[in-house]
Amino acid sequence: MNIFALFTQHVRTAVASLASEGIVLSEAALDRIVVEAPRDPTHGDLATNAAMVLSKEAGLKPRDLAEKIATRLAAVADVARVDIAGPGFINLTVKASVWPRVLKSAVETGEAFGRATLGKGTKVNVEYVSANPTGPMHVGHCRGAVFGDALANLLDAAGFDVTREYYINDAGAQVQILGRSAHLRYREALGETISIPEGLYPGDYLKPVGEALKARHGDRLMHVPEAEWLPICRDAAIAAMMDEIRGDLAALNVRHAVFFSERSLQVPVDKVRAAIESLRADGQIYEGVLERPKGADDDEWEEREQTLFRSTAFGDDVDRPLMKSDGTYTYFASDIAYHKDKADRGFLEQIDVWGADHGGYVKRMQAALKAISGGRAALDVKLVQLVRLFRDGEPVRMSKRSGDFVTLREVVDEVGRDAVRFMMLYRKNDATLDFDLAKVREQSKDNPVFYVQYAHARGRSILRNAMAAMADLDLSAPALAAAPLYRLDDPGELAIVQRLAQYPRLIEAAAQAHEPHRVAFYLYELASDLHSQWNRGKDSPHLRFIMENDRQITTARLALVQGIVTVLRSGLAILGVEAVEEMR
RNA sequence: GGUCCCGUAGCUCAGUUGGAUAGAGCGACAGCCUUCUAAGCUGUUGGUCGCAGGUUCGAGUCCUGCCGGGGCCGCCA
Repeated sequence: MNIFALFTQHVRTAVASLASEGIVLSEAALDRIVVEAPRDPTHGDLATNAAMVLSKEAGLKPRDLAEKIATRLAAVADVARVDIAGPGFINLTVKASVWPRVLKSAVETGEAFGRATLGKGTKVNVEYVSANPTGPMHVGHCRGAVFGDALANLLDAAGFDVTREYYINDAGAQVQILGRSAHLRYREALGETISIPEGLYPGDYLKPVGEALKARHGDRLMHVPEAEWLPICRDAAIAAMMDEIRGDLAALNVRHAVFFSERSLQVPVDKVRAAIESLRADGQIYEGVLERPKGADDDEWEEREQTLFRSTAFGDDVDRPLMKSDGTYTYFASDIAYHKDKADRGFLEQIDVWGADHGGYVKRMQAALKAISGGRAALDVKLVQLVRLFRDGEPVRMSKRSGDFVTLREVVDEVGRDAVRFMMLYRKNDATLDFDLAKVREQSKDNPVFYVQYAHARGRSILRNAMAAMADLDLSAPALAAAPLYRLDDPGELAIVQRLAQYPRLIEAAAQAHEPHRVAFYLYELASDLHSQWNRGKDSPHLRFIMENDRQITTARLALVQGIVTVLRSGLAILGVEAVEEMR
């Protein structure tokens, strides 16, 4: 039960009936009507801006129009009271009987309580991580991985048909270098003493690849030309690196449904060429010369004619090259073909999660998708900002010397998956994040991960203790749903029910905005509600959840606890954080 | 030079996508354990929402221009 959806419908019905009085209403204006919980509780339970957004078209003063709407809303069964306030807000106080119904539905529905139909089954593709398969993942990849995964969970909860995708950059010069580096390790495995020249990957993680190549091919790859050994070494290295990456992701509980190979865009069929030709046919491709960029005016620059995409026609700042001077495609060209492929697979809503250093790439990619899909498909790019690692307030040094970086696995091993995930999501994606390895392991209220998990554990503990204290209690969902919930009349209890009532709406709003952090903040507040109410029971024993002399109130309060536990569990599932039974 | 992100309490950050008197946590100060996990809770303190205009019933939120911090800027991915 989504109380906001319910009352939005009531308001729309009330407003629609005004048309019979000759009052002008447009669908566009109706869509701007929102029903929300006012910040100030003295303004009632729900407030709507209906009169204010409709007044101009209707040709009435907001407060006069509010009067007309209010009269009709007052007749709605669930409404106890209607007030008009400020510039034309309509404040609704709902009947006390509404809140028990909300809690009842939360208890009955279980974790599906927050699920929304907002997405209407629309196909959405979320592409995230997409780290180059040239080495293990480092902490920098971590935030994008967690963010993308949680966003996908969120969209799924909001009723979208979500596909999680990873784009493997296995076609560029990087993987050629990887192949050469692997060949060097292969020679090393054969007993040669090697030195790794500048420009190749020096990391030890390629040693096992060299060993594997030796085991498989003996010394044969020593005696064939590079054109023969390079693809073999390259593919073996990519496969090994992708295994490694999949393992790293699994440690974070991140799983993609599709791993899409960049090379598959060129072999066996050249889809990149097809994409370019498609754009050319639309007149979006030309041969031209780019202006020298103002900032980077070093001596390196030379004017050259190249194949350009007219991205300026779609909102980009300059046109973008598609071919390198050696005749191969730029990364951008591949990316156009890739996003076209996604559109061809039916993904008209695409979301890419990138690191902030790719910010300059957003406009051209959006321009390209718009052009290549004839405006049918849209791309939202979520940029995740930098993560700065700290330990006890001191920055953790990350040397630029190759091989000396903090890997994702090290961080997960040290602080745990749940802490990493929650902290990465406890911030807007476009704000930089300070991550303190010591702090996230603290078991105190200063640590939001702990605080929220503790709330869940505490709720579960209350339910267990209730069973122990009153052995014949029935804590099944139907039994709790049937409890006399109207007896939850303490302000603290009502506040919790109202918080729970906001959850379905929160999921919709967060999904619409592509902002999973809102879920994390909501859970923190809900956790705080539970901790508060629990402590009120210390000062005021009649507010304790378990009242052995009153079975009725006890079941009602346990239903409330169950509602909290359910929503915490549901929200944590979206964040990909475990809802623990007890803290240890 | 262009472009993107950020600027809110001493610190770290939210702000329901334009709503009413801007909120949390930390810090500081004062309290709460014979009791369902004190691993917690309550109260007090704290603001020129970077600056200046504009849009309108109404701006922390949208637009323009500045200031400050960061990212990126043809043949890297």
